[in-house]
Amino acid sequence: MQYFIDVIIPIPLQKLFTYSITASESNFLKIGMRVAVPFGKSKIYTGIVAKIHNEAPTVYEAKEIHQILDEGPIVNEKQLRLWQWMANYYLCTVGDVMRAALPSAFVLESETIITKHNKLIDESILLDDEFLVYEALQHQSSLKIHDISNILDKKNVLPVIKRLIEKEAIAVEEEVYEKYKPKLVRYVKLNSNFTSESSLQKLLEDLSRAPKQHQVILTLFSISATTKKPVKVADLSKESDASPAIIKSLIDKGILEEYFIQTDRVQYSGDENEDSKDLNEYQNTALKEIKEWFKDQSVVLLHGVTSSGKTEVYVKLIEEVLSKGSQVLYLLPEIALTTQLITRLQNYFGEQVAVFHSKYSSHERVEVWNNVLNNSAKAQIVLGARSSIFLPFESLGLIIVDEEHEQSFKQFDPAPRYHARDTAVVLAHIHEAKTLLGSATPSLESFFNAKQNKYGFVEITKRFNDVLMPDIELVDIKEKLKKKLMKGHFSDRLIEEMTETLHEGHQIILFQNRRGFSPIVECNTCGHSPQCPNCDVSLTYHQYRDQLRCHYCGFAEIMPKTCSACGSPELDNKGFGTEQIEEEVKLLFPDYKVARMDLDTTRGKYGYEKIITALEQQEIDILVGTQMLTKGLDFRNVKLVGIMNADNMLNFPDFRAHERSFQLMLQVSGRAGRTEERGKVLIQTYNPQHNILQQVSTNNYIEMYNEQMNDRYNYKYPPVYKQIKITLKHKDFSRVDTASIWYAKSLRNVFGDNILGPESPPIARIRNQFHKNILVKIPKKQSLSKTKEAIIKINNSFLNVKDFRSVKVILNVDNF
DNA sequence: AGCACGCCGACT
DNA sequence: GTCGGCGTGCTC
Repeated sequence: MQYFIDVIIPIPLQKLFTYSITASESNFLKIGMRVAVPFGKSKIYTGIVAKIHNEAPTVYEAKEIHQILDEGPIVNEKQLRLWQWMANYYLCTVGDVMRAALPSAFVLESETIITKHNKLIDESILLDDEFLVYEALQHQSSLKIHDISNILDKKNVLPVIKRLIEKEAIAVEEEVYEKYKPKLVRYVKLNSNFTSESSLQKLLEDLSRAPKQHQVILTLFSISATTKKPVKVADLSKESDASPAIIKSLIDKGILEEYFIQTDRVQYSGDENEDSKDLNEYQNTALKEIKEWFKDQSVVLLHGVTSSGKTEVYVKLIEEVLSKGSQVLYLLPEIALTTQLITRLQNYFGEQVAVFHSKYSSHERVEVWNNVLNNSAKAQIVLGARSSIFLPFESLGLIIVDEEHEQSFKQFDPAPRYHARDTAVVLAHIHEAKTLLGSATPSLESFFNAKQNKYGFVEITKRFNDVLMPDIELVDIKEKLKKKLMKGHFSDRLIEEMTETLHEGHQIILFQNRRGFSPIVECNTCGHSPQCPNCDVSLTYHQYRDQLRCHYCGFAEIMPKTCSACGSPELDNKGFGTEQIEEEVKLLFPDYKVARMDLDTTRGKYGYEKIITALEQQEIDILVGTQMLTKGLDFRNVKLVGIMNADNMLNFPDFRAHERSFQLMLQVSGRAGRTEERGKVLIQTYNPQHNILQQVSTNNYIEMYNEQMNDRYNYKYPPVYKQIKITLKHKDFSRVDTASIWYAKSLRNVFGDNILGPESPPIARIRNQFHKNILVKIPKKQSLSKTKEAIIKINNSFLNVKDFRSVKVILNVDNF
């Protein structure tokens, strides 16, 4: 009997790969374990065992595996089912899903190691750079490809290596490294020879002439007596004030013994847990309704106005699920995963809360992964951003998706282009668990699902402590301009309110949906504005470094003194961004502290936290910022929120622009007046009659919903129709152009009028690649799986056309 | 996706 | 004359 395994490899290839294994390996291996397998001529990849069987492949001979990497599965069967679902639904390969799912430390790749051949060769046959490598190997036993690039100072070193192998000067081998190393902490204890009373007595006498060492031993006793725990070398050294050398000499003498204990990098160091808060009347009703719905619905949408205390309701539900012994996943947009919320949950659930997000190092992620895998007490509740849906849960009872409307739950760039909210619903289904979606401004699709009775629906309409919803006022800047009541970008109304708020000692948030100083620099003489050399966009001025920058590819150059087209020195700034608002505020209110929060000021690990803390501690009076401000932050003392310009978001060319603007403005408004006093929101706009602005000012979600849904019906947009976006990219415009016309035509043959495009997107070229978009609209009654099959078929025949092979195709399901 | 093999322009 | 550009094909 022969034994084989089918393996998932983290590369974008549709199929699994079959390798042969021995009988004993087949006994040991289980589905979900990692194996290192040879792939192609020289590479070694990490694969996940997906199937163990006895059917020998017929058309090729299976290679043997290289090595088994695990003692037991690191991925469970429920996860593999989810991976498969994602690959099917989001039109990508399981390999893509695997790449996204596993912490990178789990995915080992081989590295070529170069060593010298043991026989001597005639050095005169070597060329110059060959000799350099050979020479280097006389001093170092082994080199990596990277080292050789450095030695030769060029990137393509493979030909050199190849020639050296032919001349038998060197040998190469592939090596696999385990990237994850548990963190070890050094401990000491007294050597067991000295445990008896008499031997100890003698030891202390012997050491009486070495007072420092004597002191160390005494300290060791006192620490272990008080803590009754193993003693860390670091603690001992600190307490006894002894240098590491003194401790080392004690170890060398055999008086102390050192040992290592594996430790967690991610640790919770909190006090006793608090009891969860009692709910108010509205929260209680909501909780009851949610539970009622869960009896026969697996998904419930909770629509609770900003600061209605949704979190407390979640906490009660979590408590209940935990008491049944199930795990809980609490999903949040990355940006809302703040220390504030983490601390709050840890206060209730202490060590049981594990956090998982992108700022964690690969090692930290492995630790969270392992804790979840072992269903450890430390990971009963996982609080995380979208990628935490990939963790190896054994028995989920509840998934909470907070801020459900946030678009950052959708992954756009590397495949799988999944939506974490929708994937969470499927994951919950696999676990037979419940999903709770929460938001103050639900996405149209979730609200639509609730209306269609696919989801249960619960509402909280009152803010916590009965604080009133902020008073929202629209300011017509067109009129203010006419009457000359604008100072820069500030209307007289905004300045008035700001002055009053500051006098009362309250804080202000100003929202400007655009970073940089001014988006566009324009020449006053010829109208030319500097463009990015790699993308079809105008460059944005950033005063902070006096630079022009491209927000698409990261290109940057020093702000020119004169126009590059006509040489005129009159360069003007059009439009405005956060930087410019900050400048203007400083001039208008020189006595108050102003800070700015956007991508530029929150770079670095704690940049974000620093600003938040400063605001909380009232070191900042006025905070100017972008979208970042909207996320679940609880600022007690903010009373006024100013939206500098509502129009630029409303006029965004996207069918969801209105929905998004509504959500964004209500979320920002929600930052105002979260405690006793009623907050005030001023929205500056050229078009105060705009329906969305009216709906924002009256906080009328239903009206917004009905009106937007009307458009969605009329123009066949989601959630009424499903949508798949196909993007083609190539550096040569005419190539993408013909390719996209071909692609769209093939699609039209099958789907007729439900194909839109090909169209060039507003920014037709990014990083020197020209883009073309094709949209597939899918009516609800049309089978989704049949549609996808047809698309895959067309895609395959597309890839078989020689001229099109170099065109990159991106399939994006639910591209919103 | 990587990587090897294979065929045409700008440099020692 | 070579180095190195990227088109093409393959990976158990």
